[in-house]
Amino acid sequence: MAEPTFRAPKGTRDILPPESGRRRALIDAFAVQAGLGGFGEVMSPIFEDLGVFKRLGESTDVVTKEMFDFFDKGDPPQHLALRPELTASICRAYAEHRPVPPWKIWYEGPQFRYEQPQAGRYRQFSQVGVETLGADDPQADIDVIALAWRFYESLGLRQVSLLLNSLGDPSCRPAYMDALRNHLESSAAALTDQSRVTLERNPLRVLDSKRPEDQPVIDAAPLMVDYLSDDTAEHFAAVRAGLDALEIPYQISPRLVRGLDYYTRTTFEFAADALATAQNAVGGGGRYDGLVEDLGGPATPGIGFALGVDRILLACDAEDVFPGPVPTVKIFVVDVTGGSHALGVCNELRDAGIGADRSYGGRSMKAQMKVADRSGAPFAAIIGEDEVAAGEVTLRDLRGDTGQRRIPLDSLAYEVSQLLTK
RNA sequence: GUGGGCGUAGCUCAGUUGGUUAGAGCGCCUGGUUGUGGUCCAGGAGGCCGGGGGUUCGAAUCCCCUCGUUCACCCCA
Repeated sequence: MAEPTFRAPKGTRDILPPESGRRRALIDAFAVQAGLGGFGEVMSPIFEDLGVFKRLGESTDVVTKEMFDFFDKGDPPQHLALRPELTASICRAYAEHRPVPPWKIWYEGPQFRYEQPQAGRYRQFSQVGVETLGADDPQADIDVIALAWRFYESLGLRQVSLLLNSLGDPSCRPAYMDALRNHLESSAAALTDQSRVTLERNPLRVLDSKRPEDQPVIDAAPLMVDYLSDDTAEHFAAVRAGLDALEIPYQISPRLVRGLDYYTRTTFEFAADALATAQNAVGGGGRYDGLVEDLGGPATPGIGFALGVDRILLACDAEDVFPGPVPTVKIFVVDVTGGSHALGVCNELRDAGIGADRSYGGRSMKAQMKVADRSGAPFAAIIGEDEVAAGEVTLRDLRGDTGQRRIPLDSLAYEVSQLLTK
């Protein structure tokens, strides 16, 4: 293969039609669900002061080694970073604008992490998500989880599992962390080297190890759910009761920890069971009751999730659901008189709101018909010398078996719109 | 960052124990007696076999390096 001079940077890719149309449709579908739930869209900058993301946690790989950061041209230069996720930006925006709580917002857009690309993992990837800031009520947790669930269902996905856990809060997590650390340290000899390193930085993350050698120690580890304070346990129970009431199935996953350090209490993840790859988490989220305060805002509880657009589409492929949108071109104008008649006809059709396309370069009728077929348009309008002389056009059905007929040129837009509403 | 697989036409892949002008299918283009696609038939365009170095009389085929890609660990959506 002749090497092109340039190619998309590692871990990024061009998303071309028709895949691009499918992604747009997916985001539209999410916007519908978010809107139904009373969430408004926030569009925040793609880069922020590096400090915004540093608040996500010193033991989070996403901030410590996966950030695309750079200095601007200011004096002194500002240290900026492409956003590796959006929750921090949203909390920064909340602290900056102080909207009236509860602030219910949704977002979508690209995010950036400097990682080794892999199945379902890219350096530039897209997420859709929601955040509810300023509501401590477990009802808010349920609403948020139910929204994600509805969204997956609306796409046609059936093989998605909800994993649920509570990570406790500052009143009870320290005691658990001590117990966990004790357990892991006393069994350190049985852990892999990598897990021993992780243990130094963040014992919780050891529970996430996929290395088989670690499993016996992990299986024997104490569970956060056994250490929850009364308040936290009550909150967790309320969330579960709400999900039960909505008949949303879930599995309690007591070893579910998440990669960002800010999570407290309710924590959840959505796994696409149809995906055979290691990256089968199509969404995740939870509570982050301390994050707004960390970013200089008022103490504000928060709950939200982020869903990976790329992985959701992979899951849709695996389940063979959510095909792309139907073609927007409804009628293809075949002009064998040279092409100038197609110009006016297409414009008139478009004025009437009917998607119309034509070919260029004065190709043969056969060639133009091939392009018409390929366009996916259900109809073709054929214009030759005869039609021009008679002020008519031949309207041909490309998908059904009703053949073709000559109609007055004036009535083309009307006729097509009638046929399309059938 | 660590480890494995793979890199031949736009796409999916063949290429025999290294041997003359590198193949198929799909896609694309042009035709099939002059106005008709989706089926069929016939032609055609399109590859310095990822890049560099080496071994050899001779390398897509063997060796080394490099780049890319892919999968897994890690991390996470």
